[in-house]
Amino acid sequence: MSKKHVTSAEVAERAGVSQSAVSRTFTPGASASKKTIEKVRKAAAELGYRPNVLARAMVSGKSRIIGLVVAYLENQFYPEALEKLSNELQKRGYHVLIFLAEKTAGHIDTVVEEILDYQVDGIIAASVAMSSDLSERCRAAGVPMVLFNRSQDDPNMSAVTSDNYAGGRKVAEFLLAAGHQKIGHIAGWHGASTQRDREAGFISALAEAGVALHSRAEGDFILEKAADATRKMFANDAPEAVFVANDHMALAVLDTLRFELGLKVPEDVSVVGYDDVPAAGWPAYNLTTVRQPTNRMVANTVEILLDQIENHTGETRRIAIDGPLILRGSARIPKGWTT
Amino acid sequence: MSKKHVTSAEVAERAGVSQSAVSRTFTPGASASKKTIEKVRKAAAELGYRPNVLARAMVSGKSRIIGLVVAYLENQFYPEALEKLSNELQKRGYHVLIFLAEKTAGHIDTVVEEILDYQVDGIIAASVAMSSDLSERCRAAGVPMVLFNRSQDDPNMSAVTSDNYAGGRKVAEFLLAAGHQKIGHIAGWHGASTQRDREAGFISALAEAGVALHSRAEGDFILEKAADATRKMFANDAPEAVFVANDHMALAVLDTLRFELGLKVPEDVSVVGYDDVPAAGWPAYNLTTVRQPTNRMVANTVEILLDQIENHTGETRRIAIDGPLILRGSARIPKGWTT
DNA sequence: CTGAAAGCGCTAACAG
DNA sequence: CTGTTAGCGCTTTCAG
Repeated sequence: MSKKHVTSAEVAERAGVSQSAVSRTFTPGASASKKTIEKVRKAAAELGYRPNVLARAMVSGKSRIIGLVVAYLENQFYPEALEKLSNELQKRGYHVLIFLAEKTAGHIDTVVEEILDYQVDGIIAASVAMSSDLSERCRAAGVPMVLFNRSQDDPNMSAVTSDNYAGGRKVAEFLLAAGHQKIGHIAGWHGASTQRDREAGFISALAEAGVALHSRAEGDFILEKAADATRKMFANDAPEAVFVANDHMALAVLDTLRFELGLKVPEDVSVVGYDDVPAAGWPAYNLTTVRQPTNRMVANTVEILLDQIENHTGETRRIAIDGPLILRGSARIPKGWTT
Repeated sequence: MSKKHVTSAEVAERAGVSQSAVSRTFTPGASASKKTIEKVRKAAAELGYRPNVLARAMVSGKSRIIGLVVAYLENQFYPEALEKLSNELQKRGYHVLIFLAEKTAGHIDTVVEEILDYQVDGIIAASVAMSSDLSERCRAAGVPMVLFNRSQDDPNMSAVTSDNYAGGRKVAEFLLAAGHQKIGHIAGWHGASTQRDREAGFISALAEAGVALHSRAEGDFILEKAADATRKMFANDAPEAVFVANDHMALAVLDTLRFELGLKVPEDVSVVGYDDVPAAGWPAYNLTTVRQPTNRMVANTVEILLDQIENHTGETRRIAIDGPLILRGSARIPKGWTT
């Protein structure tokens, strides 16, 4: 049977110093003489000692664990975000405890409680709606939280998104400039702020040009539903162009249009998505879309969260970062169009 | 400023019992009278008390945290696996601390050390090669580890994979039955056991039919490299059929074949992949592939790991689960072919 | 069944 | 700079 763990006390004994000396050599801001540090390091190496993070967390009150809540890993946008978030956090000395939120509403409450049980230093909630009860709960526990790719009216909840409203407008302007008049929208889940903002921006720009939405159907951010929505929308009086609320659904829309309805894109219909997930750039889809500036969103999210954790300045911030329209082949390009 | 945490002592005081009584009501196997439990529960609810998992971990020695190492989140196979793994673990009362392994060899060592620092109860390494040093390190720390979708010769390392050798054979038999003779293989990273096993099975079945591999190129499990490999392979004396080591690369192969080389699939060339990721079933790709039985792989992985954690029976197991060939449109189907 | 007491491994004052 | 002394919040003997 192997010994489960080398303790700082054992290292201390071997190095001929006090246990606190050991602690100090492994604590960033502590002061110890070169000599001591060296002796300790040597003994530690020989014994294979590493500080127990959990014990450290208990006494210091900081676990250096960030709870991350995610929902739709099927949507390529999220694995990518998760990876970047985790890397950025890791770089700053934090680690990610991951929690998958069931689509079930109310389940999220349980999840947050569980997260809190782990004494996380902070929470990042990606694509999840937080009741103000929950945010209150976290505040009471002294655990800062920031929303990623979702925003809320709650004034003391930090949130980072792309500028979805502006993005929606860009799509409308682009479609209009291409001469489309009969324009449809396949919406995602209405409960998501991203959906609401994208659509609002889209509609408003359309309205400014005196154009009303030709047709609308809901895809709920789910592949099959998006396919259904497409069938319904194109059953009669089909639109000339469609803005799909995210790329994930847009891929299904494209497939349905081409392989089921036998339509040509963009000859028969222009399609524009949102997110710029990897697959959007693959030749088979070649989807024109609005890019979410993931890197900057991640950087900001981490920045805000760590600032809140480390400086305890409760200042909440809500950021919406502008993302560019990426021109590809799924939508007719207006003559002389430039970004 | 809000109070950071309600302690069991506070609950005890309010409930008029000892602190140990509180601990007992929240400890599964403990004994306490109905009366006590009720009083404690009530007080706990009023105060919003929840046991501190970290403190519990410290004294009990079990953190109920599983360290999960993943590498290629871009490959749809992994987000899916991650989700299932996490859900299964959550169901059993464990949570996942995620670590993204850089492709960098040697970096994995650092990662494992970090994982160990968190006193995890076990480790699941997905798509990562473990040096026997590392596995030794974990054993010394008393932390069981099981490999997911990767296998190793190390006899005391548990591993769960699909039956890659058999899968490779199936592809060969299928292609041969369709009458193909000039058959190529686009390989993944040679360091992966999955790659080696799939190719070995493939080659062996080919050999039994007296057929030698017509051409071979390496894609390293990376999209761009797979595209390059395709270009090279089809530059002259193109094969009639290609077995691509995983779906992730196969998607790029398909795109390159169709949109760059102008070939028709499966008329000009049959393509078969491996994994059956979601995108393989999307109409744009419609890829014939060998399905990895993810659910069963996950179930077995969790089963083995928890068995090792909870029963401390060091019995290591290596499992290879058979997966079916999924017939779709990217490869010519032999006349009268049945599974 | 229940309270008192002893730590888990570590950091953070506190005197020297 | 360094050792000593308290705990962090909880589980777990050990006597009752």
